[in-house]
Amino acid sequence: MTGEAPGRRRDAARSRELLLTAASELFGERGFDRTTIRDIGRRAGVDPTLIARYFGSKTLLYVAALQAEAGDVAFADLYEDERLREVFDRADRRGPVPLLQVAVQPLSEPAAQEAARAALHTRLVEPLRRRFVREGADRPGLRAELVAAAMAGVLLGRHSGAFDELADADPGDLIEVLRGTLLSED
Amino acid sequence: MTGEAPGRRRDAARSRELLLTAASELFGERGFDRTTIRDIGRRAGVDPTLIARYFGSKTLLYVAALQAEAGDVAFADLYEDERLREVFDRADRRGPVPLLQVAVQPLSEPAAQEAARAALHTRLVEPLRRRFVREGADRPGLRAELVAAAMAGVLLGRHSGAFDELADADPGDLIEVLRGTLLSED
DNA sequence: GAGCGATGTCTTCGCATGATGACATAGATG
DNA sequence: CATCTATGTCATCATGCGAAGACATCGCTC
Repeated sequence: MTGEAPGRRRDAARSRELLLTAASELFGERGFDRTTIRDIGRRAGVDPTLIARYFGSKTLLYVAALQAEAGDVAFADLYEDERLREVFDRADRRGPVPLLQVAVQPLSEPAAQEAARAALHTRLVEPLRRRFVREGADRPGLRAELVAAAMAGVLLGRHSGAFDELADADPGDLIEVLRGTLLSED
Repeated sequence: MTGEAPGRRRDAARSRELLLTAASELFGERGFDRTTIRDIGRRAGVDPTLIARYFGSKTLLYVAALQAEAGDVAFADLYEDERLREVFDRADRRGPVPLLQVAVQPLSEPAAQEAARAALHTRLVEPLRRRFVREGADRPGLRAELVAAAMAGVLLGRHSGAFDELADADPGDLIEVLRGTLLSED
């Protein structure tokens, strides 16, 4: 039996994991383009050239990070207060996830763009659409995309540095205001 | 009297204007980082080194573009249907404006970030806040920022390539759906 | 029309990036 | 203990970027 201590000096699986985590954080914070492989390596405490070995390229690492967070954040159905709360709590702890960035700006790499688009639909748009269909709402697909885009705006806005009150607001307050005001009445 | 024909071979004011317009378009489409001064020069049909001469740097050109669009898009008060319609029509014609990008992602340049933040508040957040104050709503500042962030998400989402139906939707339909559904009921 | 400043063009610099391959060494295998 | 592969380190490349400066030429002023 070989030693499997987590602190082993050489451990491919561990290095891979550290890179993936660091990449997910940085892609979320700064977006794809402004994150360099050297940044990722530094945060992970791992040599950045290992990205090429374990993932192939920066773009493929991005795709891997996208898939890794698949089971991570549960957007599911935002119309249940608890789910919504979960989303905000998670965003507070993790910062903006890479997934949301693509809702708001196209990526330079077509491969990354398509992977992100697919993930966004599976995890955000599609659940919402199903809900609207269940309710018999008009244009459920459009509604779902609209809500997803708006939520992306709010979640990303909390970390953009452009909104002071939004950034500091308590998630509970935020949900209350969300429910009440957002373009609902006229 | 000197000739002031618009097609003069040498005309600093005209070159400046062409650069500013091209920059505004590209910053809106791709964001600050992914727009190069060479791209701007190409689209403007003007040598990119003139950016340094007329604006000082790429960053200062960004700030100038931000201020140039100040009187341009009239976000004003989104709760009047006509205003909202204007916003969408404008976004259709011009693509995402630089102003909205900052609502959703911090810029790398602090100077640009601060200028964009100020413009966003003057033109979007502050008018909304005043409306909420007038209505006697709770936490008017937070509400204003929330609505601004959500609108930024929707407007940018139309051009992100991530949402098909949202991108193709008729502005009229969009407004109708916006009024009706967005997180209003539960 | 001569002179000169404003305007435009071209080249180059220094730097950061993503990627690649050569090399070093840990640590399992026998 | 000797071998060999998986793992990690390092140097380097080509590319694209923002910026700066040298040079050319237009067109106003006198």
